Amino acid sequence: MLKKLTDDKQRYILEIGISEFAEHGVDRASMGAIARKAGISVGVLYKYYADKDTFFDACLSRSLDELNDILRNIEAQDRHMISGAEAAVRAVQRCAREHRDYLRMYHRIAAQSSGEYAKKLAAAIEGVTADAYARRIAEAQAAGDVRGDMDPRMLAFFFDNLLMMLQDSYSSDYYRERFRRYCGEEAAEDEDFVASQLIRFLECAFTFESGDIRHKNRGEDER
Amino acid sequence: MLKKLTDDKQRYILEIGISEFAEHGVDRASMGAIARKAGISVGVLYKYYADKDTFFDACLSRSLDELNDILRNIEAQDRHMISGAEAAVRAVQRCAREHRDYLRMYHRIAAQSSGEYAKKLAAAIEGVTADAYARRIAEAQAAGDVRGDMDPRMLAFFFDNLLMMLQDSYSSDYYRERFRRYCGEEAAEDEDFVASQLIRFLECAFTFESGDIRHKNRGEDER
Amino acid sequence: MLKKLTDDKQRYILEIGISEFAEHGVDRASMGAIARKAGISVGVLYKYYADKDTFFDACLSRSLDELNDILRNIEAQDRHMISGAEAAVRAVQRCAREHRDYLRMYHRIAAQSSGEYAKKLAAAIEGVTADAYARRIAEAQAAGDVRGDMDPRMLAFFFDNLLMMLQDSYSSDYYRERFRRYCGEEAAEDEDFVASQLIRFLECAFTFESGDIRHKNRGEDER
Amino acid sequence: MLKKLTDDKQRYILEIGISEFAEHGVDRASMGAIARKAGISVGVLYKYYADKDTFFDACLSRSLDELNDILRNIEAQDRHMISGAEAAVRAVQRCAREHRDYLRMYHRIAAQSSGEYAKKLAAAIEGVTADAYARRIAEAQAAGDVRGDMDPRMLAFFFDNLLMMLQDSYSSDYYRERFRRYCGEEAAEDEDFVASQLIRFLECAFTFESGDIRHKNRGEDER
DNA sequence: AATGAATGAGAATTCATTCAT
DNA sequence: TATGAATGAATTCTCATTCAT
Repeated sequence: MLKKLTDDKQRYILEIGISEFAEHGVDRASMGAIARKAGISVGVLYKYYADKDTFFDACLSRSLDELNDILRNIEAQDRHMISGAEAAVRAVQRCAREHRDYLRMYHRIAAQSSGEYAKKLAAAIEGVTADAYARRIAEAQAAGDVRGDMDPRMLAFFFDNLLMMLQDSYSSDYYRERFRRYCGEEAAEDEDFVASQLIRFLECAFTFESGDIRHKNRGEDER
Repeated sequence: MLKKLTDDKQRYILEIGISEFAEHGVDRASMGAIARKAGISVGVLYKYYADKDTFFDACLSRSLDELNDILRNIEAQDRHMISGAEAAVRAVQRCAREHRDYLRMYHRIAAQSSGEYAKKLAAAIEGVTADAYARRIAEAQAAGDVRGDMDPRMLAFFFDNLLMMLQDSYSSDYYRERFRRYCGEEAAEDEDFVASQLIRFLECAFTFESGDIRHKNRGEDER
Repeated sequence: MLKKLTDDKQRYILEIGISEFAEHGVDRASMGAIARKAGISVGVLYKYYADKDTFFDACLSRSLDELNDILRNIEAQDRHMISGAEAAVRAVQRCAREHRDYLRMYHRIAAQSSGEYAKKLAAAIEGVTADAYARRIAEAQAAGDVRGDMDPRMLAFFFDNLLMMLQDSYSSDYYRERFRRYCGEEAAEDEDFVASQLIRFLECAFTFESGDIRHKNRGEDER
Repeated sequence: MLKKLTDDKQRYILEIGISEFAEHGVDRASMGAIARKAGISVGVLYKYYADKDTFFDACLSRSLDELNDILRNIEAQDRHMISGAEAAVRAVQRCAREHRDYLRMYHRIAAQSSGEYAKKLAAAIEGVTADAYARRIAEAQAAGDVRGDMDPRMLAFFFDNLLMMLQDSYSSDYYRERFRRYCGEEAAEDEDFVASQLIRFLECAFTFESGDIRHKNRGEDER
């Protein structure tokens, strides 16, 4: 019972931590402020976590765990490449709605970290996804669902890049504003529209080969 | 002449500031260190700039000016859409090589800033580009060079998103590592390869329409 | 029986306290660590002792009681002055071997305490010994065993000073190192050697009178 | 001029530091309190000294420098062993009067330090003295001024031990009280008396050999 | 105008002590 | 009665900013 309470409290403290780190970045977030907002004393924070870094790592872990749970659901759905992509886009949108802080925090940290720490972090966060994407794309290429004239890893990279930017465009203040300026306020708010546009972009990028362009041009010339 | 001297000094101070902010982030960069590295006293720094934030803004402005100069050169080349895109990709790669600090700083700041400041910043930075891209794409659509079934602004957005991520993948420690994990170390180092892959991705995404997919599939079926 | 159990526990807690205070000094020793090492909760510590200082006093008292037990054994042996001194030197050496923590603690505290507290402490610790020594020396003077040209209390003082320093030289890290630098490592390790040298030093200091020096010099001149 | 000011201020700050460390010990002395008492801000303290330890080391160094200056004067006087000892005793008394804080600090630190640090400290502080004493005593032994039946280093050790205790008896609160309890309040206040008594003690301890005791006893028997 | 020493608010972290369970 | 989680005052240290020289 005590354990349960502590678990809930821990979860809550992490929640507050994530929100503070997401809001102010690691450096400007203050342990004192986090404790205050969580309704506890600093002492408790330091009883659970050795220092600010450790606490931050815990927040990051929680963040990533939650994100992974969400992503695992998409991965599981072993559908056609394009419909899989659509599911991913929708997942990003939902995630941005429901877990904005996780994404903001993730983005902040990715931008902030440097040196060896950045490498470690990237390994921890991106390690699995990259391979999974590439493998899936290679299978789709073999099945003829996806263009065969590109490196599957590069395809995976560009695909994930577009998802990342969508994520940031929903979660980070700066990228959200940029999003609006590019697409217009109403368009940016219209998740269905954005999703369908991105899918259109992706499906052509994934389906056609560069060689097809000649055929198309020739065909058009013949018109 | 005195003015000139001061101008040079200002430029130099900003250069140092940019490099420090890029290296350590706004919070961890220290005014004292910047002054020392610039060979001036903190007093001078505070004579020119009211406070750290003001100085940072100045550094950012300088950074953006430089970037804009570079980008203007690409814009100017009013070529075909795809070859324009190729030039842009190449420009990003060159820029990452020659002005890594500007890009790192830009990225850091974009990720870090929040609230009204983020909006102001995005307005200042992305304001022009977004419209220019969209206009150009609309023209290309009218000319039949670019698919007509997508919102030109969304196309511009996705296009710039891919460029941004490429930029970060070259300049930020975290994204560089992610880049390598996705594409492999050798591929990531091979600028020509990366550029050609991205162009392939883009040209199909820009050229074909979603409706073409049916034709393609039917055509393949008939084969 | 319950009382007995508690007594044992108290004794054990004090033992731990003494060892921690001796090891880290009053300030750096932590109540939490003491409780943990004693296998009890801090609550119990604070049930028995009002605060850290009170607990420390209790540790000190126990320490002194133990030391007094040891010293009483020597006192009891009412032998000749010099052989009594030898017994004392040997007792110090044995005590340093077997009860290093008591001595370290005693030394630390003596050096650390200040003001009224220091006075109270000195009264508690040295009160009896000083008088006992002086009385004994006065008796020995009356019996002609000890030089008569010095104040018995000063003699007692110098004698105890030498014992104190020997104690510290065996128990305190600093004084141990000083000991080695003065005497050499092997000499410092050789308890028999040290004891015999100190006894030689003491027996002359206690036996001869300053007036004897003239005689000695005259005698030597005549040689 | 600015430099001069700073030197004076530095000296003053160290003086305050020494007094605080002497009063409260390293751990309980607070950098904030030291700054306040010195009439400066903590920032200044940390501009001059990297951290508390560094500042403490500086205080200790100053302390030792001053003490060494005083001791050097005695050393220089290349007189007879006993008169040299008398000078040393007098120097200790004067030093205790004029530089009580230095001695208190020295004593505190010696008692407090432990492990490798204690060794380093002992090396720094006692290193020279020990050898110098021993050498001088060996010379005096060769000249026949000092008993030949003892190890010169042990003689030096016991001699310095007596000086140390005298020092502490004048400077440390605890040892001062102990001093009074042993010798009586008036005697303890009477520097001349104490000095003469200690010299009497020392001159016999240094002059006679243990073998002389038999002669003395035989001579007394014959009386 | 330039300097850089000084200021002091603010952040991380520790630990004696309390008190609800 | 025992527990040990929670408290929060105190401490070290940093650095943006000011201002006397």
